[in-house]
Amino acid sequence: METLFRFFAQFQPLSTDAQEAIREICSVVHLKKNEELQPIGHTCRTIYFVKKGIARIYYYKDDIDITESFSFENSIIARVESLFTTKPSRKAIQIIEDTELIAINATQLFKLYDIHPSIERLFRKIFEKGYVETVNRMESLQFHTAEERYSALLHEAPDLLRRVPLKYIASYLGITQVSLSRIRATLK
Amino acid sequence: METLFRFFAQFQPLSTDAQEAIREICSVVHLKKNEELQPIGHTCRTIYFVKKGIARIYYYKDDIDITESFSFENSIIARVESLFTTKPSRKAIQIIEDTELIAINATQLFKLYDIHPSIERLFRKIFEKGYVETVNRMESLQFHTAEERYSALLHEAPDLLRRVPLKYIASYLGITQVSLSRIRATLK
DNA sequence: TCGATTATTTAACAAATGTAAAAGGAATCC
DNA sequence: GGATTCCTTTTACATTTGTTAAATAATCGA
Repeated sequence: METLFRFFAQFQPLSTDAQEAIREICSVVHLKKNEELQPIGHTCRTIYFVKKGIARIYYYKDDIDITESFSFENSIIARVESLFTTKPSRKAIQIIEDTELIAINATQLFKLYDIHPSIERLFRKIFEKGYVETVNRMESLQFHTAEERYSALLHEAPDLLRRVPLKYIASYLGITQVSLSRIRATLK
Repeated sequence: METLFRFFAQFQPLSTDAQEAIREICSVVHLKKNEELQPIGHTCRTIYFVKKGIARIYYYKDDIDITESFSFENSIIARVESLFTTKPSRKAIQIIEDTELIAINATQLFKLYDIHPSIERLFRKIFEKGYVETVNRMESLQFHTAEERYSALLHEAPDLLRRVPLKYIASYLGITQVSLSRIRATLK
């Protein structure tokens, strides 16, 4: 749990009271490779912190599995389009490596916002950062070539390439696996 | 200015005090078609509310003009990747139709967060909504075909098609203008 | 209103990516 | 350790999209 609070401290200092309040709505979850953390059709009411391992958000488009995002150690994972709208999500969360997560009950968390403004501020900043990352990712999808996107990934997140099967990475980059293989072949 | 507070009220009720505090850091801006609201290389420290007209955020990739997003009446426009990181933006804001904007000084706004938690909450919710919209847009760019993206736009925002030149819409959809013309021809 | 400029479409060809199927490798499970 | 399954690459061909240039169409300013 200390990892979580070290992560929080990067964004916003918290009083002991506030920390204690958060601790009470958290639980530790262990999951193994390929297990499903949250299913499709379920409304997201939990924010997860990945302490160890990797998870991904994915959905189906015409029966094809599309990876929307990956989350590694020391990051937050949540299906925000469901969390912030309270609508069921068309997306699921799946575990890619044996993973240890801390589950934060979002319903209770949002109630804590009224009691501890520092907690509201903390999560505001966490999601502002997520927003910025999404805007940058959108830019990359909107007008970089597939090869540029792959090269950027190789440069910015080599760990991802090592630990995540290529079949998931292809759809994350917005291309097919065959196309990704071709790009990898030309870059050798 | 009342339009702005009606817009805010959809997200979060504000006390008269809080409203007054916001009013003091706002100013009205009138701009004509093709004028530049904020230049490339400038750090975004202003959040704009579009009262009337249309603006767009754009940038250059290899000398080609790319539209990242449009903002219509009754919406917020800001280059969040700069606003939330205080880094200079590679993007600019340009006016597409004669426009009336309300400029909110973000530096002062963020100070108000300490005094009026309701204002922090208001903007938290506004940007949460923007975050969700960006996630949905990313999904559309990641795995819908260009034709699907155009059809969706035609259905969801016909006004955009009527009021915005196609050359801007093409890059917004992540394709060239020639490609957009072809798609339009096949859909006739 | 005319001429000039800007926006949009069309054409022809090149390049990138998708699809389907097969082959080769790697990992996994009794 | 061998069979099985899953992952990745390769091939061949179809389709989509990009590029460049030219032709139309629409808009704007004097």
